[in-house]
Order: sequence, then C-alpha cells, then structure tokens
Amino acid sequence: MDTRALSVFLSVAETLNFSRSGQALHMSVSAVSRTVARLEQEVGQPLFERDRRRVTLTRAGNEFREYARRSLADWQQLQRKLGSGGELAGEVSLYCSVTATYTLLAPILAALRGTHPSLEIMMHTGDQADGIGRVLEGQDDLAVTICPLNVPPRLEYLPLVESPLQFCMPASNCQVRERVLASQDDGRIDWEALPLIVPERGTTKELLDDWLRERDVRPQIYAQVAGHEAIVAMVSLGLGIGIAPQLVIESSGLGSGVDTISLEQGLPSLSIGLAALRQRLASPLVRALWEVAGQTYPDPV
Amino acid sequence: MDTRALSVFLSVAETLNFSRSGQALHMSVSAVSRTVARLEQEVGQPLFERDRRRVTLTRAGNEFREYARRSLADWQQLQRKLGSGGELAGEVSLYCSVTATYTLLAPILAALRGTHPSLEIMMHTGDQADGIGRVLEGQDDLAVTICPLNVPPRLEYLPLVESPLQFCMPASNCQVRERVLASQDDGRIDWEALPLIVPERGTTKELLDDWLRERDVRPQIYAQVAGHEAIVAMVSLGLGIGIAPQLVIESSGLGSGVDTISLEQGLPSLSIGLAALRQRLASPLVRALWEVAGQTYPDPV
DNA sequence: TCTTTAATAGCGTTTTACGCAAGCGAAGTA
DNA sequence: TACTTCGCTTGCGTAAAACGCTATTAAAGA
Repeated sequence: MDTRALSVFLSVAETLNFSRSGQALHMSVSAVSRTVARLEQEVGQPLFERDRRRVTLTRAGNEFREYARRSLADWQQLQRKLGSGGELAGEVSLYCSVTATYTLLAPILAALRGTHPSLEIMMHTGDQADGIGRVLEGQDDLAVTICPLNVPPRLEYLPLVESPLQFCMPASNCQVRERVLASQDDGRIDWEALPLIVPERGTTKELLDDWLRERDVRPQIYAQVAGHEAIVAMVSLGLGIGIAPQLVIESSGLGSGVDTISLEQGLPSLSIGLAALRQRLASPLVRALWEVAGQTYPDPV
Repeated sequence: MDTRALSVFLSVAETLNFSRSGQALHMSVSAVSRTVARLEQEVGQPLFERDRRRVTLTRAGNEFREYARRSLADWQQLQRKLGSGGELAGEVSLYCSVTATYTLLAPILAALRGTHPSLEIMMHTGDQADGIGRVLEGQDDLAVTICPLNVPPRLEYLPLVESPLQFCMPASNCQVRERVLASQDDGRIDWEALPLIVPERGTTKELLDDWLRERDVRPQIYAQVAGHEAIVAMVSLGLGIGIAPQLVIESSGLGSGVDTISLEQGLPSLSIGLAALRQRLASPLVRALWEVAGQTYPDPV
C-alpha cells in the first residue's frame, strides 16, 4: 500500500481506461494493470469491474477511491508542512547549459522564489549532453536536457518546450556562407563540400548522425565541439556550418552572427525539459522545483 | 511511502531503539535502519536524532509520527470496512496436520467464528512437513507448521506453542519395549540395536539427523514415514521406537499406546505456529485469521 | 470474417530490499 | 590508556519485486 499505487489507482478511476492512464503516468499498460491487481489483492476485493470493453468502479472501488484521495491529500499536506516549515536541510542541485540558464530557467526560478523562498538552488552549467549522465550518477538532482531517444527507466522526464534542431551558417559574408547560398540556388546543398561543426556527443549528435545516414551523406567534419553554444560561436566566426537547437541560436549573444538554413526536410524537433531520478523526485525539495517548472511551462505539445 | 515503512517508523519511534524494533518486527537492524533512512529521504528531513548513544525524535519526526498514526489507522479502518462490509469474495485455505486440527486449531477457529462469522475456511490436512512447501507454492494461504530451521525470506512465521520433540516406544510389552528398558538400565540406550521409525522429511527429520550425527549414531532405520501421527501409530503397534512432538503423542487417539522415553540430553524443543507468504498476509481475510491466532495463543515464550 | 481495441499473462531484465558482516564512534571498564 | 561493549550505519552479494516488451484473448465494429 504505497502512495505510488494510490496515484495509479486514482488515475485509472478517473479515466476508466488502463491504457490512457498508462500514458498519463509514463508507464506501460501492463504495469498499470499489475499495480491495480496488486492493490486489489491487498484490499481483498476487486476495485474495478472489467467487462472486456468498459471499466467501472465496484462499490469497494468507490470506497477505496475516497480513501485514496484522503490518504494522498494527507501525505501531500504533510509534505507541504514539513517541506516549508522545517529548516530545509539540503539544497537542490541543478545541471544545465548556459543558454538554459537565461531562457528556460529564468522564469522557473523567478516563480520558485515566490512560492518557495527558502529553497536554495545550486546550479552547475556545462554541455547539455552531460545532463542525463550527471543525473543518473547522482551528481545533480535535476538537469535541463534534451529528451533522450530512450529515457532510462529510473529517470523521469518532464517536457517543457519544443525547439527545432537547425543548421546554421555565418551571417557575415565569408567563403562558407557563399558556398551555402550557391548550393541553395542549385536546389540541393552539397553537404560533403562544406565544413561541418557537430556536437561531440549527446542526443543532437545522434539525431544528426541518423539524418546524415538516411541521406547517405558523409560530411566533412570540421570540428566536434562540446556544447551547442560553442558550436554557434564557431559558426559565427565563419569556420563552418553548424547544428544547434533554434532556442540556442536565437538566444546566443551572437544571434545576429548566424543565420539558420531552411531546408525542405529539416532536422527533427527536440523536446527540452527537466530530468531527474524517480528516487530523487520523492524528495519534497526536488519535487517542488519539478512542479513549479511544470506549471511555468504548461502543456508543451 | 508505504504502510510497511510507517509501521517500522512507529515501532522505532516507540522503542527509540533500532535493534529492539528489528527484533519486534522480525527484521534485521540494517533493514530497519535503511527503511527509516528511505523514509527520511522521502520526507526530506531527518526524523530521528542519533547521537551515537541515544535515539530521539526530531520535531519533524514528531509531526510525522502523528501523520503515520493517522495514516495507518485510516488504512486499518478501510480494511475493516471492506473486509467485513464487502461480500468477501474468497475464502482462506489452511493446511495442517490432523493433530493440529483438534489441538491447536480448534480454539482459533472457535474464536474466529465469533469475531468473523463470514470468514470461510477451506482446510487441507496432511503431513505437517509439506506445509511450508504448499504455502510457498501458493497452494494454501496458511499452514500450521513446525518452525523451519531457516525461515525463507518471503515467509512470515507466527509462533503459537512450544512442544518438545520426543522419542517414544510402545506402551504394551513387546520385544522393542523390553530392549529399551534394558538399555535404560545400562544407563545408555543402544540406538544402533533398536529399530527406529523416522519422519520422511521436514524439520523434525533434520533435527533428528543433527542429533544423531552429533552423537555419531548410525541408527537402524525401520521405516521412513510421512506424518507424525503415522509414526506414533506404528510405534504403538510395537514396530519400533519413533520420534514426534509431544503434542502429537499426547493427543493421538493412541496416547495410551505409546510411552515417551526420557533422556538426559533430549531432543530440542519445537516451535509450532502459523506460516504464510508475506504477500498473502496483505489480504484482510488472511490477516484476520493470523491475528485471531496470535490473540488466542499470546506470547508463546 | 476480419480488423480494431483493450486488458491480461509470460518472459527476460532492471531495480529495489534484505541479511550478513565489517566499520565506527561513544560510553563503560579494568 | 587500552580494551570491550553497544548500537547505528555501510558495502556487498543475493533474492524478490516491478517493469517493459510481446503474445494472447476476448469483445465490438466494419
């Protein structure tokens, strides 16, 4: 009888649909099914009536729903009471890229100051690609990161914004820019003739690799760089064309130094959000930041 | 945040001693320690103050204690409500030996009829030695059994009574009886000369094997039999000497047919009690029987 | 009859919990 | 001062639980 199971039950009791609850809770249908089954075994009676097409609450299920609501509310109340009333032993550590600091994070931290003034943030900045690793290893509680292709199971991911991955080129006239414009006139860009500045590792590198492989392009790599900001900086210096999330290009101090390259079949769009270990999310401090973030960027569809 | 952890916390909050709570809860000190540590992480603050010699509740710990009491009471209330109010889908199945039926079990079932009239028991009888296996395999919810030498981790054991393991011999005059009496006059029984009727398997067999091995005795096995009742029956027929818990000897219809053999260093005493899978104990029906049994035989020390 | 939808069951893998034993600091003892 | 005891924590290996993927089953709709 743990609170997690109660949440699952409440979700199913609301949607009356195991699959939809699974999606909402970021877990598989079978996990939902078995969580409910366990609960039913523990209670000793079926909570839902399944007639193969429709799910309804049994009488016991209704009773249990009341209980679950109360119980969960009690728990949340206690969390609030102790979370703010107590002397807040620790702080929350957060890893993010420089860009995230003043684009994504600023409004979250502003809101947080209002709702949880006693919560202290220890921020570490670096290449966005390292975020997942640092969270998994427990170095940081949270990371702003691009949604990885496969979210590891012990990780929770909260999408905040979408930003398309973009190719970009120097804005000032230079050899690279001229060659891009020339090949655009031809209708197709000759990637193999252009120096490309790519991420050293991370999701964007993987996406780029896929994109190139699909088109059977073997580009001429000018440099592999850690951090999208650094890529944009190098592009603005005219060293080559690069790749970065639009968000980074726009908000780099060098925004005017680079132009995006528009393509018919562009690169995929990225989901950027928060990542944390499930385990750590049990902590009220971490969860506080998590929830404020979710409220600051509602429904990033 | 599950109810099990709350129980552990409440116990420690009461004893203010991790080791003692561990004993009371039938778990190791380290398990208690880590359960509390998990709880503290989840709450976000320490619940106990440990100054290496003494354990005290912190302010947060006191708050949490209130919450834990309430929460657990709610849960138990719900269990009662649904456990008795509902239409009790299943019944509880119980495995035991014939002897247990009318010695141990009778008062428990009588009490149960009073407190839980709607609870139905499906009883299976057979060799006591099979009880643990049947519970582990989920064939029965509960078994009356001799406490195994090593209790498997997913099993919960509730001691009810103690009964010494005894050697016994035919009560009527016969060759076997005479030989026992004769060797008792010599001061030492010559085990190797006497036909021995032993359990086929189970805890009593293991205890007997140990006892014989310690004394470097290689007995003459007349028969290996399943079920202590059958052993007593064979002994009463004069086929040899046997071994069984005193309880079985006394309450066998053949009580007058066998005599116990008193020894200086007798066989160890057995703990006889109820066994169930931890998992199954979450069910209110199973727990009902469990608790009534515990109340019927309080403190079997 | 075939397809679609939705829950459950089997199987292999990951994650979590546990027991044991070692560690370690403070208090008691010789 | 050195040694022992007490009691909580920690590292490590193992056992159990939970999960995701995939197959299965069953009902409803085309």
